[in-house]
Amino acid sequence: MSSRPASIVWFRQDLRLADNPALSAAVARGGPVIPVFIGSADDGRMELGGWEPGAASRWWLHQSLVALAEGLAGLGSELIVRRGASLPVLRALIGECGATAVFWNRRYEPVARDLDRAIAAALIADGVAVETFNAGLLYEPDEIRNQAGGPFQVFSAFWRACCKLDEPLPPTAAPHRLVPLARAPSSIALEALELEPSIDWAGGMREMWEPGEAGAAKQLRAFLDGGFFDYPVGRDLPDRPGSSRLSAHLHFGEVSARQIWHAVRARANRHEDPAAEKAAEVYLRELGWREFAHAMLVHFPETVSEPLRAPFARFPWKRDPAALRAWQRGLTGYPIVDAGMRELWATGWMHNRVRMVVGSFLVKDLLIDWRDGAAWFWDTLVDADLANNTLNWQWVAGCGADAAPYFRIFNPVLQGRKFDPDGDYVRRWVPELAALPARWIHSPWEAPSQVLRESEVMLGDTYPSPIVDHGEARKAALAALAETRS
DNA sequence: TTTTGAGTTGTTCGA
DNA sequence: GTCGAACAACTCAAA
Repeated sequence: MSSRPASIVWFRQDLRLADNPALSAAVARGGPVIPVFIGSADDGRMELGGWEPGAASRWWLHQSLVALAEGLAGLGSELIVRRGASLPVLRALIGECGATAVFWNRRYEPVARDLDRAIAAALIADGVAVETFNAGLLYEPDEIRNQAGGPFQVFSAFWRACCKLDEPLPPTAAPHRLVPLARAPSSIALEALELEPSIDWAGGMREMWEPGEAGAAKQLRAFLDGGFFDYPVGRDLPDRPGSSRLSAHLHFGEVSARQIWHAVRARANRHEDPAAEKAAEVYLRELGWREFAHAMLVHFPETVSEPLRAPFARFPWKRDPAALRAWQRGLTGYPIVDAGMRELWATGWMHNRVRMVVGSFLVKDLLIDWRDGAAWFWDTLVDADLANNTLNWQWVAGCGADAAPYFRIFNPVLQGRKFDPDGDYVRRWVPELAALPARWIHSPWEAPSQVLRESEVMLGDTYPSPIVDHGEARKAALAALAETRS
């Protein structure tokens, strides 16, 4: 048995063994390694300021922790699961194990950052070594500054600055073995964290996803070996598997942005094909948006609840619980919107193109506050991520980081026709419209009554009539904007 | 300091 | 159906 002191690795959003700097640092010390996951307290106390994972994310987290525990078992170790406020749990564990160091990978949510800083200070005051690492991002938010030394608020300039830096470090391999403690500290069962729903509504998710490091690696391979060359076009077509579908794996750190970055570069470099280079560039730019969202969250922490553009604080949002509910349930009468909302409900995920369409519809057509949309996504998305959710909802609401000088209002019919031209996406998620010909599927209210009859569609009965007129709603949104600016 | 160039993802209108 | 122009005209970043 090793005489070197034990080290604790505190897992949070880095649920992987490979390319995990906190884990590597603990292994490098040579002593026993104690991997721990701490679930939130069962007395309702919210350490993360109300941004604890939502229902869909909790389902994913449970599966991912199961996978992590299996992976650790394969290295001769055991995942210690505890519950409660993080600092007292860590202190207790340190006492039980005689650990002299705690390692973790950094988080970027404002409340989590404050918490981590306070915990680090307290442990250091206890005489425990603490070291934290960047495991989640290609670049630390503080690394990227404009010429004036401030944070970027425009994506393109931000990403140009990133691309001038050295490329991200190559990922490291998983350790071969972890030294266990002679007597393992006690652990509660994963089930005791009560992450899984009490009513089993997760069937659609089980079918669609394989949470965990192995599932993430599989998904990355499938993406790169599949239609990767077609990514610039295919990513916009919701009926096709043209996007990477790595968002939830990335959020929980089952794969790192660095690993993806290098895998994509290697894939593109294998070919002389300019299409491969183009696809890599377009996709890595999306990773760039993730970086940008995290940097914005760090530099503008109040944007989780307040608009980045101050005048929008007086935007005349409407309170309309019935309309909000129709949107949530996929009963707005606009097929592309309803398809997206139902895909979200069934699978915990929605295609990015459709996220923009449903977001624009909630905010611009229904004039409902973007924070209501963000809250719904937070609870229903398996990839719910505070940085991305905040940035994207503010973008779609027009109150965030978007350099366009005009107020974008998506037309749900045109978006449907353009990106789901055959209507197959709508047919999959809105089966009551399945028999409608492509010509009418995105605007059933325009279909001749005979077509509706033959398709067994009864508007207002088997499928709702549009809950708002888009043309009218557009005018109202522009009027509300004018009011805000005056 | 002032000026200039440029900015994820769009829509509508009229020919 | 398809095309190009007009829409509206704001901020940020860098020169």
